[in-house]
Amino acid sequence: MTKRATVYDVADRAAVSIATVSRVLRSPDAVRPATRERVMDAVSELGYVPSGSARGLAERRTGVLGLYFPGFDASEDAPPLDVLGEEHASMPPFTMARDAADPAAHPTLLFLDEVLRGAELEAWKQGFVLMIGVGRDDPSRSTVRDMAGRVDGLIVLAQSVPDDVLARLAQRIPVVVLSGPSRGDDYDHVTVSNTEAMAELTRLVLAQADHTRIAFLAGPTDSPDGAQRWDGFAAAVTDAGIALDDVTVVRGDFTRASGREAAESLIAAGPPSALVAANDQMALGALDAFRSAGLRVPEDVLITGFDGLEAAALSTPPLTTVRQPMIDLGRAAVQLLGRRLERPDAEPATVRLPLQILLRESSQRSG
Amino acid sequence: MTKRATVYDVADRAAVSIATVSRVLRSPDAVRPATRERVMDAVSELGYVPSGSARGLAERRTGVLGLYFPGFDASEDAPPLDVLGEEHASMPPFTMARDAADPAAHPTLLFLDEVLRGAELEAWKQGFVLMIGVGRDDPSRSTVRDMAGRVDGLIVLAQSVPDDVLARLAQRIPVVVLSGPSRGDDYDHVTVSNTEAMAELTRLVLAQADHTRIAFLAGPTDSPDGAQRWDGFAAAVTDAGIALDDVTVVRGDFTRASGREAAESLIAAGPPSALVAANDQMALGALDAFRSAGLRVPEDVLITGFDGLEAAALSTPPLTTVRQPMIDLGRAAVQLLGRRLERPDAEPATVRLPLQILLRESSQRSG
DNA sequence: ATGAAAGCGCTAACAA
DNA sequence: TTGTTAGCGCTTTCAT
Repeated sequence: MTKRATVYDVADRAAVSIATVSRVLRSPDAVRPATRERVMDAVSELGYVPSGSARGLAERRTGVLGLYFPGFDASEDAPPLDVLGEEHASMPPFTMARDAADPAAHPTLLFLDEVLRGAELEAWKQGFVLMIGVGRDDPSRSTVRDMAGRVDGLIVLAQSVPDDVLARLAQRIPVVVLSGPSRGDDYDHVTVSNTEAMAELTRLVLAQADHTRIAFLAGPTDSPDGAQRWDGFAAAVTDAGIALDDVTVVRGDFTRASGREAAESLIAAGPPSALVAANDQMALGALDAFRSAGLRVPEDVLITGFDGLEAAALSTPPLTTVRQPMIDLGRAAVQLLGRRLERPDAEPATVRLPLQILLRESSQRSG
Repeated sequence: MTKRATVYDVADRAAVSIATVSRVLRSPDAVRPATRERVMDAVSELGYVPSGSARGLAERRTGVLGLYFPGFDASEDAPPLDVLGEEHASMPPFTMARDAADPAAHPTLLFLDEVLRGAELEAWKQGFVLMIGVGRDDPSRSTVRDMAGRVDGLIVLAQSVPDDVLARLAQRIPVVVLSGPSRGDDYDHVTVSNTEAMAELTRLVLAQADHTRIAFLAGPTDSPDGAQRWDGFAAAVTDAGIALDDVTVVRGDFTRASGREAAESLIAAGPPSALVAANDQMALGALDAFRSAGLRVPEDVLITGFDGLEAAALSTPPLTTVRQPMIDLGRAAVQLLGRRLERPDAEPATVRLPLQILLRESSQRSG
């Protein structure tokens, strides 16, 4: 790794001006084939790679899009990993464990993995590369601000950035808000039809269950998704002529453990005939609890989830759920960004993606 | 989105020079509190965010690390998604499906999701942001070259970049190769002890199984991981005094379907007493095939996988496997990069991370 | 403690 | 077709 080669080095070597080098790289046809070849050779020989910073500065665009989401995993507290130290060298090549349990990742992370893939795919299709940032509250460093200075556009997951900060960033670059409801702002949005899908799912459950013993397993109060899902549930229940007071509502925090606990409290109070959960992880936890209590699903109680995690397909019985179009969420966000970059003053748009209700055994009394 | 504010705008507004603005942002203590405050106010009022390109150019470092891996999902062929068109607006809010099947993601993708999280975590700890790139063979565009121009260091998954290209990039920035064996190159490497762990796992299986009817389900020939796992298996078998000719070897391509097919061919030829697979997905496919054929696992045949996917914990019976330290792989790669950036001419290092053998029901005759 | 000025490596007019 | 040159927005000596 000698001195990094620049346009000047290449120009010297090819005996042309730096402008010609730049042309060869950006619009090859604008230069005579012979010259082009000389330049290309020089590029190869020097191992020249153009500086993204210099390009970005001159072009006033970076060719990078940013994806920013909250850090759910409390990763700030992750133990330091020292792979370079002495004691590391003496580690055994493997260890052994008899526990069958697998630490399930936070559901939102699984969700984000796929969103990320969709975003990357579409970014690539549009000629961008993707930068990712995870929100961690370190007042002294602002990752999102940092990112905003390096990208042409930013996708943020709802709730991951305080409103005032977001407003400031949006002053500099286009912002797309993912998966949160539009709150009268001017951003472009991508959302799903939580309410409608949950309403329909609830109707399907109501068609089978004993109406007087239906329960809802809600998510944390500050989740917009959770709120919309409750809305859909409530609407369907009301439509069916049931008073909301007659349904039992328990609350969890979207984790499997919280679902299990909530279900245990339900069981203690007399098990419901059907449990509609605000997400898959909690539904799976409830499934555990019901089985432990000797209740059969779906014979004794119906259960539904929401999200469409892989684990929901693998449970016993397989869990009825609603699948999020995660890949498409990522892709749509990038498309919105692309559009806005081209037409900066287009009307703010909200793209609403369809969900897919997956009917499986956990909600089908007949099978 | 008016004109983007620059240092000059801030300087004007605060009635200081641009140098002072820069100082306030980079070393606040070097400037008198009163001045500092004036500048900060101007920054807020203008919504100023420093340009990453300009910074990168002046500082000669970008503060960005790159993570580049191959695109397994044939995503080039993904259908165009048009969320902005007319017909999109008329889409229903949800659809319904009765199929319980869930399209399992490519195993390597799941693997990469976690590596990515580890890399991001460590990058954040070291004050970097992460840029990601996926390899897709488009001769006209070279994403990896592109990335190399924008980052301070690059992590590449083994085999995702041709040797000659990698060599050129490494001339410009430090490169860490992930999960591939070092082939006499000068890069820093992060790997796992595939061979040793597979050997140990095989020993455990041999201790229970009928030695004459053991089979190995290999991965694609061009996979270094697959090759190492075979080496470990072969070593253990040989150590046990068994001739390699006596073991049946079938080959798949790491997918579940290929595992199923391979197992079916085994069954047709007379089922083995134990099947050691080179990865989880194939092992799960084999599990399917054995069950369809009426063979019981582990009573009739033992099965083991490799990777530690969540699906392996959820199968029936749970699959014995070897868990990759995916998070730590990502973290270690970033640490190596950090070290190299600090001490450019340190000795090339290879970090070998321990694997974890997870003993579960599929390989335990006694239970 | 603050300012003036010289780059950093590129792109894109504009000239030739 | 090619070269000259003026920025792009920042950091960092070096003066003051």
